[in-house]
Amino acid sequence: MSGWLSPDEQRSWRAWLSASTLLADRLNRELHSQHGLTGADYEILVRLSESADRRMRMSDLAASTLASRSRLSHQIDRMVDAGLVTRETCSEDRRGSFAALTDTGWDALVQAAPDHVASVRSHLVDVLTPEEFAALGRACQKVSDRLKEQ
Amino acid sequence: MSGWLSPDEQRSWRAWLSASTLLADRLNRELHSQHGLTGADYEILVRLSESADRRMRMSDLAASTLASRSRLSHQIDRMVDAGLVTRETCSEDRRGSFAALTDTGWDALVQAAPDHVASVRSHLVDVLTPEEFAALGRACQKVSDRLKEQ
DNA sequence: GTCAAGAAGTTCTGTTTTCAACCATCTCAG
DNA sequence: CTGAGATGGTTGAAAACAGAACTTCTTGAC
Repeated sequence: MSGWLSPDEQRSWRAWLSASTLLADRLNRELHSQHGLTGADYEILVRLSESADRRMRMSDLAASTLASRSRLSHQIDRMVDAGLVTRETCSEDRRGSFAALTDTGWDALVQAAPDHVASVRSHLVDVLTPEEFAALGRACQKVSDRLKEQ
Repeated sequence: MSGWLSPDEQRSWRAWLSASTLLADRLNRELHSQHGLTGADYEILVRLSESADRRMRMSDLAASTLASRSRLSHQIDRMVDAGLVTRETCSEDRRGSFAALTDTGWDALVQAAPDHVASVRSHLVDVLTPEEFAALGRACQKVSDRLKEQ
């Protein structure tokens, strides 16, 4: 609880900062150069592909991808233009709308996923021992849970 | 080396994604609401404050903050407008220039640092045991080193 | 019923980021 | 020397983002 960070803590903190930005950057770059998709595109395709009927309400999608409503709305605009998703109106709640995966979007995901997973492996998973990676996962889970609940 | 992620790996990977975006987001938000600084502003102030003469060459600063040259240049424009830094010409290499901390910039950092460190503690360091945090740091260091060398 | 309060999405405005083009300077082979 | 190529940095236009304002619809109290 002391006011400053110790040298060790400082190192750990900076390593975290560096790893998180470099990794995100590298993965997005590879995804984009190999498949023309941004990280945000990809994440949305994944969520939709895992949903019933391959579609989700905008606000659920925003919550699950940690994006603001505004950002998601623009994002979906672009993906509609690219043919990856469509908007569907919601009959139960006429304010609402769905984003739904198109066949093109599904195909794009199927194309990209193996390469993306390989990237994640080569830059993260395989750099660590299984124990290290599991411990990293548990620590991140704690941090993430804490941030969500507050 | 198998092509897919196991359920456990998947969980760890998503925990990482979630923790890294939520944490960055939260820290930037607190920094901005408490002190009117963006995360990028803050990081630059820190680097400059730690440098000899409280100034750095643009390209060194870009490398150390993991930003593109272009982004840094725009960023420094804004910080010059805000009075936090100034540009200084470089006499050894007349193509080059320095970004140098102003007194205002120094003061802004001194004001912000304790709160920022407290945020880092409360959302990351104190959420984990010292061992967990140290392990996290070591793992991140490995990942980051690997990404830098390739 | 009706109206206030709130929720779902979109849109608007201003800011930040990216990418490519650009200028100036330096380096060094010939 | 000289000029080709590399390096340091800036610029401008287009894309992406955040936050607030706005529209439409739903809900619940009365």
